[in-house]
Amino acid sequence: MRNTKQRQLVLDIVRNTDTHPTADWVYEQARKVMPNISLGTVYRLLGRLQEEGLVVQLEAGSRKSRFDGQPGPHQHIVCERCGRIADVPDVVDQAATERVQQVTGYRVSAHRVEWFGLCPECQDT
Amino acid sequence: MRNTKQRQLVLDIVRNTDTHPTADWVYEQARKVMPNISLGTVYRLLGRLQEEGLVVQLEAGSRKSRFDGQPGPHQHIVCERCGRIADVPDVVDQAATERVQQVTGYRVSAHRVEWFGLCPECQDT
DNA sequence: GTGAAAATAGGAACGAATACTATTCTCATT
DNA sequence: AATGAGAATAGTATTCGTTCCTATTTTCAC
Repeated sequence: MRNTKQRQLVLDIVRNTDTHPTADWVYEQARKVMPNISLGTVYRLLGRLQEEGLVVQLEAGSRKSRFDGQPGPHQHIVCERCGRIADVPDVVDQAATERVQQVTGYRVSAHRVEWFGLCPECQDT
Repeated sequence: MRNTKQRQLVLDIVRNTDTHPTADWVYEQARKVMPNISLGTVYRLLGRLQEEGLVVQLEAGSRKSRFDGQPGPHQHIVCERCGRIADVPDVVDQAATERVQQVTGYRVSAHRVEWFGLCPECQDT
């Protein structure tokens, strides 16, 4: 990977904020310094930086929503190879919730846990 | 809310599967029974059913990815009013991970916890 | 400096989801 | 059972985040 001005700039922007920015926010910031950087470049760089572990992409899953007709307090695990989703019991208890409220100052109303791994069938292949 | 044929059908489909389907999968299934049901109707009904608590929508968050330039093992909490994201320590430990592997048969490689609530500022207003 | 490979800018394309609107359907009331 | 008001739908257009494409520019090993 080559060390371009654009790459430096994007990495700089994303490292010097704690606002967990969106791609287009990064793009806006970048344009203040380099007015004709392209949005595609920002996306490509963010993806590349993520592969290198310098950046973490949140909500990176597929963009399609999925629906569960059996509501109730359970969580999910997604197979990283075939995409199969299974139900998982909730491992987050009241004590954990209170700890999070203490640390963040947020008033917690819900949580969601997603697990990732290989489903039994994909482990065999 | 009126009890339309389309509503019955969509609820039926989503309740009689455990595959956590996408909206367009539900749409395909629905068309087998009612060939000119519209995709917009499926989306609207799924949204409505979710509001009523009959269906849970996974990955419902905003469609925009967000990026974190300080990678490392931490999780996030999102303010439900203003969207502000803050970091949260990980409450999932090794024992929980092993429990999930036992129950599901998946080999777990990662997990993500998202918390939702009100940030300190939004609690005051 | 030179050249080949990699990266970029700009714009087109894609796809999931939503918005719009004329028409149809539901259901409380009679 | 008939009526009518308003809620829901079908079909289509549109939005918007993201990815793809390609001619041009830039980087860097030599």
